[in-house]
Amino acid sequence: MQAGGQATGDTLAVTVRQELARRIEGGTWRPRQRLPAEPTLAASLGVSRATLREALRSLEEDGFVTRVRGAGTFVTHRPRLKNNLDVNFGVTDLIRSMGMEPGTEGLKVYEASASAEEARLLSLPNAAPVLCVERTRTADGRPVVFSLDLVPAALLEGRENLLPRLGQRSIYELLDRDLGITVRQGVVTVRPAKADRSLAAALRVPRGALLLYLLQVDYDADGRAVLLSHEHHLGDVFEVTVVRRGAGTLPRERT
Amino acid sequence: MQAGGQATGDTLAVTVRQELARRIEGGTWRPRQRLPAEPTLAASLGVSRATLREALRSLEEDGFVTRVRGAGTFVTHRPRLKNNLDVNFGVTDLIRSMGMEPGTEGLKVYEASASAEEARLLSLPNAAPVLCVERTRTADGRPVVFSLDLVPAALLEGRENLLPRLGQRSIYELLDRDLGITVRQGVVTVRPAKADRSLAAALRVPRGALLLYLLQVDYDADGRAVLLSHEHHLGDVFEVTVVRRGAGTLPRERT
DNA sequence: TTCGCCACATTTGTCTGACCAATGGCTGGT
DNA sequence: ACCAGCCATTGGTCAGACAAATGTGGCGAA
Repeated sequence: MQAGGQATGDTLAVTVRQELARRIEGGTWRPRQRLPAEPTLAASLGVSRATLREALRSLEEDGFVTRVRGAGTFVTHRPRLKNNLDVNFGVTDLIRSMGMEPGTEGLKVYEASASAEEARLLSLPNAAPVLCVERTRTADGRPVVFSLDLVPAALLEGRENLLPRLGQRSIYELLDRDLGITVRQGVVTVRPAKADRSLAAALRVPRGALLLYLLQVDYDADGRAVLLSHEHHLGDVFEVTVVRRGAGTLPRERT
Repeated sequence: MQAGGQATGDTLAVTVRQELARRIEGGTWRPRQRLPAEPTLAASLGVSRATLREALRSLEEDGFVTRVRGAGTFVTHRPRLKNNLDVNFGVTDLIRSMGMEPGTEGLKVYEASASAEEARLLSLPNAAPVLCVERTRTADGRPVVFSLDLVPAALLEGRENLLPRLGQRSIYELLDRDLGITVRQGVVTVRPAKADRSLAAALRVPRGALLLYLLQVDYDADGRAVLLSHEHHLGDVFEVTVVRRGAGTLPRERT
């Protein structure tokens, strides 16, 4: 997310955060090193100390720095993460972040009724109509993920002209740009799975191959479930990593 | 983490954050509802607006609230998460958070040499000595996780008397309380796996049963790798969920 | 010399009060 | 009924000050 432009539209504190993150990741400040004192740093960035502190707080929560009262702010060692669920939204981003070229195979778009479980997860009435996007995602031409995405049909009410574009770009992009729906958070459940006949064919692996099954529900800013995805990942191609920051029993640490 | 006491040792802003989170999760403020204005809320909590804002920033980053300039701060719908890697550190917490009673079976503690891969992940020289803790974790008496934890032997230099306690309590607790090492972040890699003979025996499942394999490396505040865990989870008992907050392409959202 | 204690400068945490900018409802006119 | 513009409300930023925790250096006692 903080890749690229610290351009417009954001608050000043966010801009400062991005600048600081850039310096840390770029090696301007190295792990274990102390940052300049807050008043100094604020002045050099041309912002007030309050704004700087807001940025620092954010960085601390994401594990970039550790702050110790009376001592200073120190750069934390942060393991490099290629495919972090925290920052990579959607399969497209995931593939791209691994330095591979995302593609699509065997696209099918159709309308169907949500299963009982799906309706429950999407907070829809039973057998509610949903739009289904079924496709095999490829990385550099090789199949890596088979996904089935469900969008409540009600969301596209009167915008049926968007249907053919469903498979083209990222669904997140379509929701955002064409429907004004921004996905703010999602919950993904991870399970092991085996390739059945159709999965084996789609992913070109032997039947019974080990897969990672991700069941994911995305919510917009109002908390409405807007997207449900069944994803079957090739186990030996993708690894899923998450950072768990926190929070030992003793809040103290030494330098 | 914010379960229980907002007791001592923490900063005031953290305490305020916990109090607000408690009110949101407890239903005092419901989703889509607007919180009192910052000056009002700050006064009612007996803190300055700056401190309150620090707490709000933190809550916003964790997806509890959304703040819109000129409009107000709104409670976000937050899906219920039972076992969230973000907040549950360690298998013990994980089991407890599901409302089950954690236990241990077949504990083995021994010293060994790290494999090449393990040494690399722990940033140790090849074949460096490590302490291994091997055990089957149970929930309400039923085996659910088989774990193998590796701690660099150098960390326990001169504290060999702690060895017998390794299997007793949580390793995180032991590192924290007895060695002054607080785990600040960890990285976990998730993969599908099948039960081989020994895993099948330990977890009392048929050979070939589907498992979730979690390879996890934990780091202390200085970024030193202090713990490596191989964990095999029973696929149909545990689900792993993570929240991905973010960050649509368009930073604006409507109310 | 060595150890321990204390004063002090440094740094983050918190407070106060003020102004700026975006939002959304209200009002008045068409 | 509809629309445009005013305006109170609210979050974002700023400035300056004090409190509390930390680490260091010096001083004195053993």
